[in-house]
Amino acid sequence: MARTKASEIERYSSSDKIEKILQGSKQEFLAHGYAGASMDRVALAAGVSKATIYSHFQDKEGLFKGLIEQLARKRFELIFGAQPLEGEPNIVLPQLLAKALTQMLEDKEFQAFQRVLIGESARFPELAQILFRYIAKPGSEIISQYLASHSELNIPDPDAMVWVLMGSIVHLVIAQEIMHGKDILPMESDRLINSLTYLINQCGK
Amino acid sequence: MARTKASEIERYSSSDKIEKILQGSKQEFLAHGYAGASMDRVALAAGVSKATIYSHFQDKEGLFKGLIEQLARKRFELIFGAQPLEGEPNIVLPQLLAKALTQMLEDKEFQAFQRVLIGESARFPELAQILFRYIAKPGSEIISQYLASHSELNIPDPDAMVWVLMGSIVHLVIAQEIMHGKDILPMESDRLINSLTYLINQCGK
DNA sequence: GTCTATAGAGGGATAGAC
DNA sequence: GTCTATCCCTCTATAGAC
Repeated sequence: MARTKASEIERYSSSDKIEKILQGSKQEFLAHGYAGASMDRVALAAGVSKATIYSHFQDKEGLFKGLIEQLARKRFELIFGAQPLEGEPNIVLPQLLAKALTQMLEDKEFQAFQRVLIGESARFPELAQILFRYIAKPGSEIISQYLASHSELNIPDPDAMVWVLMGSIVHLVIAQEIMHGKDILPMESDRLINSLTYLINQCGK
Repeated sequence: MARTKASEIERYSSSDKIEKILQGSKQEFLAHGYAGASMDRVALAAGVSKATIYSHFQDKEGLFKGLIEQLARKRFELIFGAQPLEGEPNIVLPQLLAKALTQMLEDKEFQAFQRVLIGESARFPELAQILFRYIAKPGSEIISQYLASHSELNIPDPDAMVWVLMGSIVHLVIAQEIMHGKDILPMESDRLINSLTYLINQCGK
């Protein structure tokens, strides 16, 4: 099957054409979504012919899945690049939240990735689930265990608290940047981080 | 202009064809997004000919905008149907959060609406902003003023706290239902509501 | 392996009859 | 106002030359 072959070739990087195609398809799919993307424009952006694309990927759907999987893998590696969670909660947690939020607010490619993943989650549920399997779940487990291991924080339900923290900052990115809500209902990230930090501190009192 | 005419006719409901077209377009656009929607299928679902659609709406884009505006107006009325926020915070706030979350978790049409709004927020930023202008902003102001007026709650930044509350429950809906994350990283709504309630209570101590 | 050229289907939009 | 029939374009995907 073409998709399988493409994945293997790409993993061992025996062809640069595959990488050019994925780069071109990234531009196209992240800008226009799945249905709005054109294979002609992918070929143009990648600098190859359409037939070359179809020799490496089964069809438009296979290319889209290949791209999303590659992008998810890259994000996964970014998470792993983070240092393990250690130290004083009063310092570590605000820093972690602020860093995660700032990075998401600045990273336009991540925002486009998130937009497409949500927008196509009816057509491709399994692709949306990749985000949870490889990024949200590992990340939330690390934070949850950190919260649970620091009993002085006195957090009754660490797993649920992670959803509060994660939800607050992810939703801010979706609302302010992805949906362009900052012009209508603005909120500074510092104020959100400060409030979350304050809430955590209040638990230990 | 056809779109203006359509809006006026629809507002004074002088034609039932318009309503049928909007109904048909709702099925189509909410299921497939803007680019994935077909005007042929809209006509089929609405039970009218394609030419009739184009006699009431300028083009595909005008129909899409008309639909989104109508849906936003309906949601706006749902918000206004809610009783004003009064009473004991320990009772009112958990009830409000639980009711809002439950309604969003059960309302598949709202989830599809939200999915399309996010998915098309690059192509139609002004449509995504409707959600904040007519739903999120009025709602958040009511809650923020309620939090601020109850000084015994001792909340340092009510506006930011609203983002925590709103973000936590909206993100849960996006993650669990819209993106189908509940199979990978489940979270019961009760636990989230309980944690949010607990956090608010801790502020007053 | 990669290209050009094209097939074949379906898209949005409209002309003209009624 | 609404329909049928159709235009023209872009789309995905492939055949065949090199």
